[in-house]
Amino acid sequence: MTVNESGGSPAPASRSRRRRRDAEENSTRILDAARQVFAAQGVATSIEVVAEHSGLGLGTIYRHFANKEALVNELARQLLEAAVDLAERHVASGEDALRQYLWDVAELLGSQPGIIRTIWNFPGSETLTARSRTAQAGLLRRAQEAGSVRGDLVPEDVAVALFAVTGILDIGRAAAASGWQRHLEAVLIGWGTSGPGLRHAPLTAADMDDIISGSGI
Amino acid sequence: MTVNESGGSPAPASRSRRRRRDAEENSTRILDAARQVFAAQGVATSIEVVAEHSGLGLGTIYRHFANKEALVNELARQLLEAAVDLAERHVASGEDALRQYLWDVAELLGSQPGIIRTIWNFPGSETLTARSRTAQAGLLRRAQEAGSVRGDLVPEDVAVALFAVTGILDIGRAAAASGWQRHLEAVLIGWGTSGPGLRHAPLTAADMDDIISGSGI
DNA sequence: CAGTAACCGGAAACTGGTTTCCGCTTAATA
DNA sequence: TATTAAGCGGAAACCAGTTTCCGGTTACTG
Repeated sequence: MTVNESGGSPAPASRSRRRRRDAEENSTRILDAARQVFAAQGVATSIEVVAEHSGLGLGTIYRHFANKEALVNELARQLLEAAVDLAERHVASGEDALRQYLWDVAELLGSQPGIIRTIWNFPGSETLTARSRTAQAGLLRRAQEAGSVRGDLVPEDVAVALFAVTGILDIGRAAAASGWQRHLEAVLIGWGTSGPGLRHAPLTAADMDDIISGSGI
Repeated sequence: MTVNESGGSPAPASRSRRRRRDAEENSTRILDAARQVFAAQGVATSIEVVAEHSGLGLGTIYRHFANKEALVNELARQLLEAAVDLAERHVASGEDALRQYLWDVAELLGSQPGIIRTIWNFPGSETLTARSRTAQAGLLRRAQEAGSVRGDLVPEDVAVALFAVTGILDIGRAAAASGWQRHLEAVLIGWGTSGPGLRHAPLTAADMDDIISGSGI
């Protein structure tokens, strides 16, 4: 598990007492349990199951998260954040790391099936997705400079490739792993500089905005 | 709308009276309404909305379909069947139609977002998925013979590509169209005979069996 | 046209999960 | 150690669908 961070509850007003240590820990206990349960059985699983799995009471969950949606969103936030960190780290490396980035994110996303569906579109995701796009653009430019991918690719192409991976991951658990790898491999060859040009126009930034802020079905 | 067919209710026992014409028609009315509603708002939409949209009563829906799941399954069945027909028609043409097939299915699936998630895995899908795989294998072999794709591709690669398309379609509605086209274009180049070989092993038939019969999440 | 089985509608019962509530417990502070 | 705000558990209220039921209709058949 690579994802983790802060808690779910709002920080206590600076004055007054400090947050109890058990409460602090329970926050992460809940998130961990939720991550596992949702990864294994899907987000449709009831909160009660999460409670059992975490060894805490139902009421406790609701003390830490306003409602189920808030819990799921926090998980999505953390996952997306981890993905963005990854991207930025690869950009910072200065290397031509587009390929490695794709592999790493795919792996990361694969660790959390059941949540991936929601990460592109939860309230407050805008900041993170913006960072993600910037980083992806950086990785792409670098790869283009290095001559490993064609010049007419745009950052949106990278995002779309991730959507595609999501689709593969979302279907079969165990067997899916080798599936996305080989698929991405083909995509990367297709993105190479040697092949014929791509005839279909890429998504525009505006399309992308539309996608990541449309009221997801 | 390319999808359509029979009704949802079991045919009447040969003896006794014939099925009333209005009932017959209502069956398809319900399916059509469900298709539209689910495509527009997702399968999570309540049956009541479908009833309203079809202009029929709630009870009528349940007279035609045992429960919501049965209704959704029937939609999935019809969609998958349309996809299989497509594949078989392309095989029968005798041409090198792999690319055209991919375009056509993607378009078909795109007409029914909200249902696509379920088509690989509903009770009774085995027969259809088997046909689908046979047809895809045929299309692939033909393409390989024509020299338009490399020889080491397997039918599972085609299926995985469709999973990928599903992921793209599933995310943004309006903007998604151009997305999958350009993505598939890259994949096809990657599948071409000129590029470097694919290093990652493909899914096996066994993997695929596992995927399309695992208790979906 | 009369008879009747099939069909329709929608109110009411049911279901399973979410969310609230509050008496009891416990960690922090002095 | 006494005090107390914060936190906990889980029973019960609530809610949004789903599904059942049955009195009233309507299309077939003779």
